[in-house]
Amino acid sequence: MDRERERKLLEKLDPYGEPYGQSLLRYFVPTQKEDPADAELVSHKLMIRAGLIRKLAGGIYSYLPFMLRSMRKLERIIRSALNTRGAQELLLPAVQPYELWRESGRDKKYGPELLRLKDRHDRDFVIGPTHEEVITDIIRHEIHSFRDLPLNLYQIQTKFRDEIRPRFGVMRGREFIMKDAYSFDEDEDSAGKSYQDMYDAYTEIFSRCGLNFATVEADSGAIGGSYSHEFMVLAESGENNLVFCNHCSYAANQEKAELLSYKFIKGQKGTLEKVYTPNCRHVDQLAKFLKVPEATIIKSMLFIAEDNSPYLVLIPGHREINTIKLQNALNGVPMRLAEPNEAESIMGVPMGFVTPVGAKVPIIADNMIKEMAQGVVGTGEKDYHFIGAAPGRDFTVHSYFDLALATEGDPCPRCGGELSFKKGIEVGHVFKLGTKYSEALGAKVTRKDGSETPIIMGCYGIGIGRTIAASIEQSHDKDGIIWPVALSPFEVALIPLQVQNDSLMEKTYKLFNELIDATLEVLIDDRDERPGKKFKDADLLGLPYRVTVSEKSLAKDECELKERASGKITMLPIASASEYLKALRDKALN
RNA sequence: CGGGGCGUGGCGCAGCCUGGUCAGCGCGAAUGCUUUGGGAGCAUUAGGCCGGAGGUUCAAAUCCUCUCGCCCCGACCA
Repeated sequence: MDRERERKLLEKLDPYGEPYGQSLLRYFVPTQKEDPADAELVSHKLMIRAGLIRKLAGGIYSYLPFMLRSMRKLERIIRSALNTRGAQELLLPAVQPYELWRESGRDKKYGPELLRLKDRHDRDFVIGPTHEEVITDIIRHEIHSFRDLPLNLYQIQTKFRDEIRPRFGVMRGREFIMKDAYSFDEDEDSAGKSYQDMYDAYTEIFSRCGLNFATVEADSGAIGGSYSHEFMVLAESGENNLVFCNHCSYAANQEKAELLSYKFIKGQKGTLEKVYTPNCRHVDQLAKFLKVPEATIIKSMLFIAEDNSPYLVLIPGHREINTIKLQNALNGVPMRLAEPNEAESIMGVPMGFVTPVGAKVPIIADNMIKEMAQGVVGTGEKDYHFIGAAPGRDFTVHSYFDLALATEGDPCPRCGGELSFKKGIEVGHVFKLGTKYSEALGAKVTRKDGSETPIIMGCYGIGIGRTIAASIEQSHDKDGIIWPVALSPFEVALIPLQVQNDSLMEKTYKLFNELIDATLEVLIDDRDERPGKKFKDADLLGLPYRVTVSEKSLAKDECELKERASGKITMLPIASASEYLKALRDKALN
């Protein structure tokens, strides 16, 4: 195609300066027939194959034009949902002085995930993984009166987190683009409203994106704070386990899900008795050998806190420890499971025979242990276990907490109903931060009565690239991507089949112009390729509406519409095709 | 960081164990002719320091050592 014709196709721009139409002859979407070798997830494979992204280094990706169009659409949806709720966009520096992180105390907490660097004067900087410190620094300098609140500031920006193991392409990259918003309020009541505003905004955003998502209660993690919800796109390959109550509306991340009412394992107290248990290193072996339920076996696990102090953690044999709950129980101190050699040197016996009986390290136990009458515990001696052990009598538990990981069928903490599980991809997260950062950095306002109070903060994030990836993960088939209309880089794939037929091309370009005049976004495949290749590419790229113009259809003054999602085919009179498609598109966007 | 695997034209791979016509295959790219509603056929062509460094050997993609990068599983995490 000559440049002049190409320019002509690009003439009409949308209000954001993006062309309504593009020709595949020139458009930079490098598609691939074969799956990349280093991708595991379907969405990752498709994003490479459909020319959305290319990898530069581990967890670091380039966003190609097709991807960027989708990202821009998501960003516009986000901006409109936030702007109408009074949030204001700004842009903060990516490079931040390390000193700020020392001030907030997160220098240690964030650890090696923080990418540090030095400038030429040997001063320490980090590349921001998030921006609580920076935004709070601005606020402490500029906001002094309750009259300036509430305030909500947000940005859409590149972050860097030096993930231990980046994977799944853009889903868990090291460099990624995030929308992060921060709210500032005078009191709890107002902060609650700000939180609810953002919660509503997020619900609106992910609904408008056409995503099937769930909102769950979440742990607030390293960002800190008191209360939080996660927005999860439901997909089989999700990394998060989500629990849902079958009876009420309770929904939570598995790591957060509380267990309140247990089926306690009660019974008559027995007597402590040492028995020989050869070759029983694991709970299942031991249960089988002793002919007792796994639930009566008490797992003794040695955990090491950040300051290297050991804790012995007890949990029923049929349960898994929830390390998040454990950390929260110990005031958020990071805990890790001891290595086998550590366990042996601290407790004097190999893992598996560690005993709480007479233990010198503090013991923390799951609530389920509390009323256990005849438990099985280690003896501190290889190949021997105690049976008939009872907490309180045979060993001392310092404190009881809810420490077990919720499992399928557990009782709902709200209504007692049954919990079931689904997998999800976290695309958004809202936190009530409280005064954690405002106190650490000294951001406060004077109230009406003249008193000073730390500002109450909230923070709210959406992963831009991850949301796109999650959308693809949720919506695709064996042939390629199936874009929801709202996020699709273009809306219509216009395919003339016989490009050497001048009159057919003329009519196709005429239709092209009618479509873009009707504000439809069109990718025209006017390459001189065989139909099969064009159809395959169209399926891979996954635009919602495929319009084919051929000699056959043109004989009846028609074109063929195929909807990507349903596969539904409709013959449209070519004269009214744009009108029909516009109505279809507009309906899909509402 | 621990365990496993992989680096060979743009992409996907074979060759390595048993050193020596092993530098090859498919896709892709280019040119020509034919073809044209579901990834066409034929012919021709271009393109590779076999991840890097060192070593063993008459001889290394192949064996040894070190190193860099990537992927998977785990701990960790938005």
